[in-house]
Amino acid sequence: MAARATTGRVTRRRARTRANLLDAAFRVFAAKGFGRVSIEEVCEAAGYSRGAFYSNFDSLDELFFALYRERAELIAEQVSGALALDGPDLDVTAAVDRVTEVLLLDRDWLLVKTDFLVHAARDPAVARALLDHRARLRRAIADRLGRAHGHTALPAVLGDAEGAAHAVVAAYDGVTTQLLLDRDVARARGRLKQLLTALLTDGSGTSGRAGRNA
Amino acid sequence: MAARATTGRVTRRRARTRANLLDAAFRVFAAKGFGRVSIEEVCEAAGYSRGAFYSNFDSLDELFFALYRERAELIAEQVSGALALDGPDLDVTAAVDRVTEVLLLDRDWLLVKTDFLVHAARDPAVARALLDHRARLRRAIADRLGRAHGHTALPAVLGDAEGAAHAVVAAYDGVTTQLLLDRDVARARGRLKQLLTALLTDGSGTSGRAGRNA
DNA sequence: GGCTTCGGATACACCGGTGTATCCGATACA
DNA sequence: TGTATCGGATACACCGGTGTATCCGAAGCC
Repeated sequence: MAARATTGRVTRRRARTRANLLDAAFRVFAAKGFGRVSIEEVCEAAGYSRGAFYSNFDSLDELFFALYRERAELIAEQVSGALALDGPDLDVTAAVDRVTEVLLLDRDWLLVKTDFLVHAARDPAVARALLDHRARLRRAIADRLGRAHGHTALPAVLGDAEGAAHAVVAAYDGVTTQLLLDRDVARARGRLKQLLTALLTDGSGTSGRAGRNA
Repeated sequence: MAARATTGRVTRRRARTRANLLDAAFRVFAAKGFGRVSIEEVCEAAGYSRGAFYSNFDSLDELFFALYRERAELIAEQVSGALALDGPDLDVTAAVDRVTEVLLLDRDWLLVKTDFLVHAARDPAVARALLDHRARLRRAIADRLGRAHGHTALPAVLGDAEGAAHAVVAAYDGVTTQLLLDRDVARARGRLKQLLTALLTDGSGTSGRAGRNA
């Protein structure tokens, strides 16, 4: 049991090393991929020995899960923040820009996230956690979409706001996949904008080209 | 060098065992994921010993690459076939249905494909192969889209047919991601239809609900 | 059908990671 | 500041996979 009551005694140092391990793990996982990483590598990257690891985690899997959980939480907050940033309405494109900034910037996160997806696809318990996270993101998006409802009517094909949110997430995932391969962030951002405007506006609305450049 | 000129002598048996190894590898990779699979497991699943493996492949990586290449080729043919199936025009939705049937049916393939994506994301050489494959698929889609141009005008936001093909692939990838997690093929198929109609028709065109049901 | 050549099996030595048990030193509280 | 306690380091035994070298049997050619 690596879990410990916070009422422990030396908890300060412990928290720091745990954080350091997670941090190092992120780097190592991003670089080599979960499944090609040994406990020892993580420890070496963090500057600790294996004793420290086993004192804080039971297995690489547990660490990976904790790592994803932590970062996903962070991302979710950033996205929610970026979505809630402007006033009660304003154009969608501005929000899209900000969110894109958060979501497509860090290749390392994309890599780790995809690793986690692969992992989750084979473990229902892990999958549920990931699905929860995604549902939270969708909720935030649906809310934001609802607020902008006055300005641009959503295409009927997508159904309600929840359906539209699903579409948005799918667009993001799709663009991410391509980005992982061609590493062209600028292009990915352009494509995401294109996709989202195509999805969220009623076609006739924003007819001009939306980001074929860069 | 596992590669051999086909002018060899005993090539018959050899080809069969190679095929058997690839087949078994597909099953094992789908079940456990590349990176959690040992050479020995593949051999056991195929009913051969390690000697057979090393006689046909140099490493697990090489086998994985060959495996992906083979299956991707198959898929590409199927998709092209499904796209070319109907006459010079006809409605897009029919084609979408057929392609969806091919692409979203086999969860095992989705798993292996995603594993390969993760693998490619960290190896430029592998990435290029995958990018090539994707480009081929896009080409087929763009061609098909071009043929249907008379019936439904593409939304201007996506740019030319190539841009639209990009969007289609992204939609597919996005839906795939969700499908890997919730394992709901029917829903995924519905979502893909929704997305594609939203992307490919001009919004005002097909206003009715397009597959919110199973 | 005999012989040659090739494919695959077996055996072996090596290596790297794992997990645990034990020990030392740092930390927080009195 | 002393001391009990906790965190992390070190050491060790174990296990499983890898790769290679050697051998046997089967497939193809005459």
